Amino acid sequence: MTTANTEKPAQISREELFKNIISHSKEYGFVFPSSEIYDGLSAVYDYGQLGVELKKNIREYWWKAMTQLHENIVGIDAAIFMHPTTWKASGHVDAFSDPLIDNKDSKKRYRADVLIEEHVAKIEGKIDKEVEKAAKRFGATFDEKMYRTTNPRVLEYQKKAEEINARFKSALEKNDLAEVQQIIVDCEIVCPVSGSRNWTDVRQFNLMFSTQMGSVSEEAGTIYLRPETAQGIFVNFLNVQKTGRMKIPFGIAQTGKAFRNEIVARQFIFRMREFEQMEMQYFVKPGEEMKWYEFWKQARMKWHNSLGIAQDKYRFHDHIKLAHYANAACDIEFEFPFGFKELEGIHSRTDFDLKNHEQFSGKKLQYFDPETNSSYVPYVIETSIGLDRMFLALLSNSYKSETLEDGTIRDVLNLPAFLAPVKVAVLPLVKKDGLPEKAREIMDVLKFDHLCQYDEKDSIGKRYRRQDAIGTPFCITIDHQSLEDSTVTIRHRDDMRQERVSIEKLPAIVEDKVSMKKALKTLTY
RNA sequence: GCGGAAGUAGCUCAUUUGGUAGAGCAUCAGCCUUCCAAGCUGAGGGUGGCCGGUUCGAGCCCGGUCUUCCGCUCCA
Repeated sequence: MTTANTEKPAQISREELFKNIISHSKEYGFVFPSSEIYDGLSAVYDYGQLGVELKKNIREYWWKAMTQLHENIVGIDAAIFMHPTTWKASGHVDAFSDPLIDNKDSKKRYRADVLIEEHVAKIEGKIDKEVEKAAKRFGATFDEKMYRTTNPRVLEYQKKAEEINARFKSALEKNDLAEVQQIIVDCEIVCPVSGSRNWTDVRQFNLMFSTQMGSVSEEAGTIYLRPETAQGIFVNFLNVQKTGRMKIPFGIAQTGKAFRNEIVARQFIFRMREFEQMEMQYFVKPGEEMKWYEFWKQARMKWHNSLGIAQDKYRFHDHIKLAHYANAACDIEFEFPFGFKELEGIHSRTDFDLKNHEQFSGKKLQYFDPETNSSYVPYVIETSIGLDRMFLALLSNSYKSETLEDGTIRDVLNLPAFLAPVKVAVLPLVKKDGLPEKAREIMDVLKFDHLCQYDEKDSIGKRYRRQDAIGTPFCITIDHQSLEDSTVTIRHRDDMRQERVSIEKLPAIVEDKVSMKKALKTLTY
């Protein structure tokens, strides 16, 4: 556009904002593309020196909110490797072992097995039509059984259908995808949308990453990298309930890595192949699940609100179409730079998981309720938040490129102080006159409580800006007056205001400003 | 997976038709000593994503490949 508004700088687009956030993340050591020197690995990212701190702080805040503030919620750390049967019981093995095929013209993707089954059904339909016609023709004397076993046309159709079924079955058994595709070609199956036979190869899509355990490469040696942490909680339900003397309702919390072989992984750390979940499974009495579902919806939203992010950045999204195991489900969505997207899921999972694990393991996964003097399989309310998504939510919400009154630009991360990677920067005003020594003394006191940075390079203003860019909430500046009366200034990141305080009181003041305690106290349940 | 675009220093980007690879910021060392970036001097940093082809000569042209972004598709 040549007629661009030259007076006001154009509002940067959301895409540009997102790009800036990604650049900023890399430039200051929050997030790097994985294996970058080898051109990166698709949809995998590494957390850098500041990213790891921010991520750790978010995790800790979630963990404390869940376990420390709820007497009836305890944490575990289950292994990433789990017995393969776990994933049969959970439904993950069957849910995503489908052979997929694309039509090149319509660009539609189909399950190859469904295409073939539909084709067979069509042939069988033809048989029924023949039978119907014959029945009309012969009237009361019609012997359907006889007709089906003797009529040449019917027999031909039947033979065809059986042949296809047999071929398909054997192809599946041999896991021969080329043969599956050949069946589609031979049957002259067309795409319902484009009507063409222009098919891609058949590909097996596996959601779960697998690997081998032990040196024997038999089928039993194949194990999966968990696609969700929840199952580690379910298989430990009895262990925790018994050893922790837990009474229903109670919860088990867990944070940890999960792995999904996404078809399309995009949008930076929003959808990664390796990611970290923070999940809590809450076991309740059957019939009380909706009460607790509502409770956790509110409780989780309260947690988000305690981070000081504007309420209109969040919304609930109720699931209309429910997964087979759920009787209620919703997402907490956050307005990322690329729109409202799922940040956390709250699901009423019924007794689906525990019941299936009972069935597959043969172990009784029930709770004895002394009140009713009976046992039951508890219902489960799940809260599941993506740690990486929360990280991105905080980052995209706090990244600002401000234009100050004097026209200069200030990049700042308005992170909640208790989550900031670096809590305090200790800065001697100048690099002489004993100020660095004094600053070091202060550093040596504060470093036992908080992650601090010492910086004496460049002008003081430049150092403030550097700290702003990584979200450090407070800068302590040691000046000449400090040597005389043992006071320093604390400079606030968000409004650049400064206050003078005595060095003696510094530890208490800083602790009060960066402690998680205040935020946790707002989470009254 | 399909279509489109892109890949040059840590970041943002230049390099008019093919002819020795640059800037700003950042980083480091020194000077200056100053409470809100951009003072001075100097330095380091690039096999132009990778592989191949055309050419006397390729960052630029061609092919392949990898990665990223946008749209579609998929997302138990």
